[in-house]
Amino acid sequence: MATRSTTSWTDGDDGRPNHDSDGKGVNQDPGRSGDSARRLVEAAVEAFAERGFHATTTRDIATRVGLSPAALYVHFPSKQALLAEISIVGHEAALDLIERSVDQPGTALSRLQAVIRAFTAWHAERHRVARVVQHELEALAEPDKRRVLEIRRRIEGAVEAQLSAGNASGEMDVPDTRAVARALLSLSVDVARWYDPRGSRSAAQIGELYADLATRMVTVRD
Amino acid sequence: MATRSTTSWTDGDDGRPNHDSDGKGVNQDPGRSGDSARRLVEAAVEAFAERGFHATTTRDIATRVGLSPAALYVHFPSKQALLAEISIVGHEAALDLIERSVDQPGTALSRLQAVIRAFTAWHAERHRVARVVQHELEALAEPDKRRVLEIRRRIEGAVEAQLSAGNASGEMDVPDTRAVARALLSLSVDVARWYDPRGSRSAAQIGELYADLATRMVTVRD
DNA sequence: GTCTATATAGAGATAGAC
DNA sequence: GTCTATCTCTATATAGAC
Repeated sequence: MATRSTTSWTDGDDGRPNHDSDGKGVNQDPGRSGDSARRLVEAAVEAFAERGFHATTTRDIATRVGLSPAALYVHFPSKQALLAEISIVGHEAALDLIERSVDQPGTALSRLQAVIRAFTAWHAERHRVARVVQHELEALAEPDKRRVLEIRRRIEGAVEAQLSAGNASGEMDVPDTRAVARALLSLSVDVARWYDPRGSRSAAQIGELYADLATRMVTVRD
Repeated sequence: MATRSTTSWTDGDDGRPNHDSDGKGVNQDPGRSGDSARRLVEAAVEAFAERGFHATTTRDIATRVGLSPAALYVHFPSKQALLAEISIVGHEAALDLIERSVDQPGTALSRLQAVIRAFTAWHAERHRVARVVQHELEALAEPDKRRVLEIRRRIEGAVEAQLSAGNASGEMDVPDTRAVARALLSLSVDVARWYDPRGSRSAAQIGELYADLATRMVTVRD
């Protein structure tokens, strides 16, 4: 089982280590800074996102960090544990994002917009982590899989609740809240599959566009 | 390289063989009917969809069909070739679907609705093939990958063309046709990831819902 | 075209020195 | 905590009989 004591790898842009994240002064050699456990997770995120969990070798992960294949097992008991660490922390980050958006003041519509904006931008900005989170569910082992599925249910529930609230207030016109909630999340989630940071639209812009599309999908017409 | 001479496996519901597809009379034992090549493809679709290309063993595929591991190599030169067969035929089927919808008479909006309806329903109805088509791109080898990417460009182009036409005719109000075309396809495609035939909504119903959501997304308001 | 048997390679993981 | 060396298992693919 992974430690999950350090969740700092969820910060930063997609696996690149933050400068000075340990508060010990300027890093002379950013490529070799930070503790090995964190850097192994970062390397695993990159590798799993690029090639998938099963196509990635422990050797590949260790080599990316500049360690021998055996060094990985000092920090993680197995390749599976590395995946579990990534998937669980990633899911928790996504849920946290949703819940913070939902807790904000405003109308059901403005909260839904905030959710879609943030959730979509996260799936673009952190597309490597998000790809692992969304595409390697099947590779998870119990009891991690169960834990992750529960988080996913809460995410869907939070979105559906906004649609129901919007229907009740008259702002929205959503006949099938369950199916539309799933569609909205599906739309955001799939950004992680195709997003390329070299593209012409930023993560924030895509979040903005998707919040607008969501608004059109759920609001009353004429 | 795979033969691609028989594309009959794209018919039927998700890998279950058609009765009497060879015109030789009633099959006494449907589970063991049909030629081995086709049944291997069907088994590979199931396995790749469930567990992914890399997590699937040739042994697993052959066993599902009731053959020895070695028998697979009589019909396909490699596991890669099996994937290529599935991916290419699947992509061609999806493109065909789009082009047939686009060629129909009507307005840009009605054609877009037809595209989304058909494309979405296909990703639900044939979710196993679609999952392989959409999630195993990275596992493809050249030159198959190049060929498939070209098909994907044509699909995106066809949808974007409808949005541009709709803007021109005044039916639609789509500021960023490129991004919205990608979003619409992304929405449809992702159905293959989560669709479960045991769910309460049929493939056709989801297609209908998504055509409606698409309409709301692109049409002029007020 | 199918089988049994096997070659070959590469994977995940461990042992034990430093 | 990291290394080198290696164990063990399993995967893809082939050989050759039937």
